[in-house]
Amino acid sequence: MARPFDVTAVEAKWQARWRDEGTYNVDNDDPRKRFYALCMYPYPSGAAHQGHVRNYTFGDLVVRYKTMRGYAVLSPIGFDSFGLPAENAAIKAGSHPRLFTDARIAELKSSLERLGAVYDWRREVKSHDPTYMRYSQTIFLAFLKAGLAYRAMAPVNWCPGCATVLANEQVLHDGTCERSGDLVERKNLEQWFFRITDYADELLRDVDALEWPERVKTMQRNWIGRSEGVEFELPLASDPTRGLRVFTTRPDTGFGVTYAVVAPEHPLLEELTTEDQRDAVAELVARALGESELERTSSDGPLAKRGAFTGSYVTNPFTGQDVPVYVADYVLGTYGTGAVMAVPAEDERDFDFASAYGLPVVRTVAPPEGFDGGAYTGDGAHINSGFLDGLHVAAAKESAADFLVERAQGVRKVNYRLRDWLVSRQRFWGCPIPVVYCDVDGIVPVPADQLPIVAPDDVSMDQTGQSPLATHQGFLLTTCPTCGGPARRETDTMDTFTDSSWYFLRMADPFSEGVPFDPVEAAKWMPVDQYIGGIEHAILHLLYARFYVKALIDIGLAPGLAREPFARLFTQGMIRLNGTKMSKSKGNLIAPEPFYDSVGADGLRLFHLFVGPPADDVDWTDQTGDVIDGCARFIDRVYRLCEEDGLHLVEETTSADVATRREVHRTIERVTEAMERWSYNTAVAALMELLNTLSKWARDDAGASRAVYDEARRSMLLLLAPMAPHVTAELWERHYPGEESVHAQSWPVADPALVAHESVTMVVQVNGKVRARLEVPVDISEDDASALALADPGVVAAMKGPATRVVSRPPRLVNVIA
RNA sequence: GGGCGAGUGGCGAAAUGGCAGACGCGCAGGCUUCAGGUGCCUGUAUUCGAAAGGAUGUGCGGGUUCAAGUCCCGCCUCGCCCA
Repeated sequence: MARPFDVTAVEAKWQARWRDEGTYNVDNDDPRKRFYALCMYPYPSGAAHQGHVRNYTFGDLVVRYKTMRGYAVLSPIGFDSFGLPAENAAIKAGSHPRLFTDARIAELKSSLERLGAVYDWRREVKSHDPTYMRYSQTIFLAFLKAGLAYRAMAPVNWCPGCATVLANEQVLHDGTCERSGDLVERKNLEQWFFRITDYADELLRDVDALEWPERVKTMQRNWIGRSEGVEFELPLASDPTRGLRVFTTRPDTGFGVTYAVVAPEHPLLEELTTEDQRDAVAELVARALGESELERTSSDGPLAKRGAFTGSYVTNPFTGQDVPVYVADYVLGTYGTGAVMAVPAEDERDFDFASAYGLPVVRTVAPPEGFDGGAYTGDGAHINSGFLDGLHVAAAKESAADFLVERAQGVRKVNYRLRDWLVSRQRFWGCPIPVVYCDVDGIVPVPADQLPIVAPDDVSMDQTGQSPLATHQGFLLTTCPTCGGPARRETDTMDTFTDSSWYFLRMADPFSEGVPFDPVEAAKWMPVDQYIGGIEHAILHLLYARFYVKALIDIGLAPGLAREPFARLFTQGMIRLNGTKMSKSKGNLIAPEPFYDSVGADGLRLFHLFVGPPADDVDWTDQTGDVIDGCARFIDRVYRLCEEDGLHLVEETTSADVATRREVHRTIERVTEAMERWSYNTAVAALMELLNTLSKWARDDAGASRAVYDEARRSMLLLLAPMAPHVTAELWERHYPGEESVHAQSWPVADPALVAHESVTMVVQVNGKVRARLEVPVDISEDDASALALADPGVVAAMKGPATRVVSRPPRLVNVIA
């Protein structure tokens, strides 16, 4: 494409100026009203791809727009620079992950800078920076001191491919690792946990007030998974003084309990298993313990293979009857009490299990007429339920719960699906957990003056299935800070989600030393006013960050901070390539650099803004290149118009010029409104319409008023500035050299008098079909509109008789019913 | 299986219950040009019609309303999340 200006040179010029002048540096004491705009800091896997471009284009637009609206905008950036890909790449290349990571960060920085995205680079946070690590470890030790971090033996998800433990959240539906795709195994290991379940209730409650996409809020709620119910005892038939504790959310169905099920890990299982059932139970337990949690809770597969009778019985406290106890893999030892009552008539999985094992089904809720399914889980009147008969579910739950509290050692209880956060990783490229193990003093925190604990450089990154830290004598062997005796260092590192759980706090105050951040300084910006990122972080990152902030406040590290870190969240759509999800592993990422070189960053930015609603996915197809060219063409047309290329400008003003002024002010209004509601695609469209109008008007032989043209040019450049920052800065400087940069100008304000229409086209419908269009004054009355409509010959012709009704909605429409 | 979201021209899309398809891509034509490209301008849902004009049209089937892409009910397909 032949461009009317040297795009590459212009973009480089302005990028250098923004960088060298620190144009978007902002001080914590800036007197303007504050706005904290933040894009999720990227994982530096390499040069940027279109997903980054999209994310950071939206972020940069917000930063520039809010700045023009008069805010002091905090716009920091950083890199989530610990993690497996760097470690795996280093293993492959035989180098150190830091070398790989630093190189990737340099590439990504260059990509962001060439996009024209502006940041306060003094606030850059990198997870693997020793300064940041120091405070990550400070926070860990504060959690440890407060009892929020603890060590426990736990059945964990072990990925053989990654040679590490995974969080539940990192295991996919099919029981494979989200990273490597290997089948995840179950192992019992001693691990570090954060007590996020202490915050389950608050994390759930506070979701309500967030200005987040409703579906992200729903995902958070579902993940936390609160359920109210009763925990009570089923007395052992062999010894009624003892019992099997179970949790249920449906105490009302108690009369329908025809068996009970315990988890393979249940402590009473050994005792419950009778001699003749021992082999069958042992076989099931052995198999279940080797399966991942997701395999176990999956509803796939024949249920007949997934349970075994223990040989023992418990007594149903409602009916007094003895019912058999089974063991089944789908009951988890870690949820509730590890044992459940089974109600096949009102629970689908219980029904399937009962069918497979020939267990009786007793309905306790009357299904609606014609119901022919198995389990009925809906509402209805209770039957076969003694004192509960006739009650509907909600009332029956209350009565049944009261009964269990009085008669079966019952306790009303709230259970959560959310489990404590497993933070240990047996990997090298992460932040080391700062404790040592001493034979005398046990677990000893590393003293603050010895932080940060940084992994050594002289490690061999060969793939032994073990972290190199575990065999590095210089790292491993140390002395106990308490007794001075020999001690071993912890060799596990922290989950990288710990790094991303507080980086936004350090960015708000990267200047304080000795503390992760000064709460007074951080509070000047927090909470983040606009957080922008991908929907893929809807659960984990956001939940963990919310937990961190609440915990930091409670343990005294962040007094005065808002308890929620992200006031508003926007999740942008994904980029797909011909319908499939883009990912590095598929090798189908599209780099921005060729587009920077051809159409320029402004063209590519405009494409991402214009292609569709920001929240929607973008399918990158064969036609995409043409659309990007179209966006560059728009920029060129703007350029030519601003350069007065082929224009007929005159000094006098005519009515055509006034109409153009009105168009300019209406565009200001439309673009402003679109910016506020994240409708960037229509904001660009409005500017394209304005350009079309101006182009015809200013090139018409009749001549266009220079004064009106100048106002139009200024307005157009201001409105376009957050979208295409380079070309607008260049044109502004060329035509208004004495003035401050376009980006330092105030956002234009539409004159209401010019926005208002004097007359509009009124549509006249007959029986809902358009039969006439009339120009009418905007303030026409209902009666005048009706009269005008009924006087129109076209309308009369379309009416087959007298009007039976006239609906008058001036000034836009009259509908005549005839 | 449950929850949420989406389905509109050849394509990306737009539309406080009030003219469906703004804007762009593509395509067609005109002007400019030796020519190609660029640029500028015009047209472009389907269908009947030479035209004027008419009819139809927002996944499918019902409903509410003077009026439905938009609201309600049922269904189909796709996507995401949870099982």
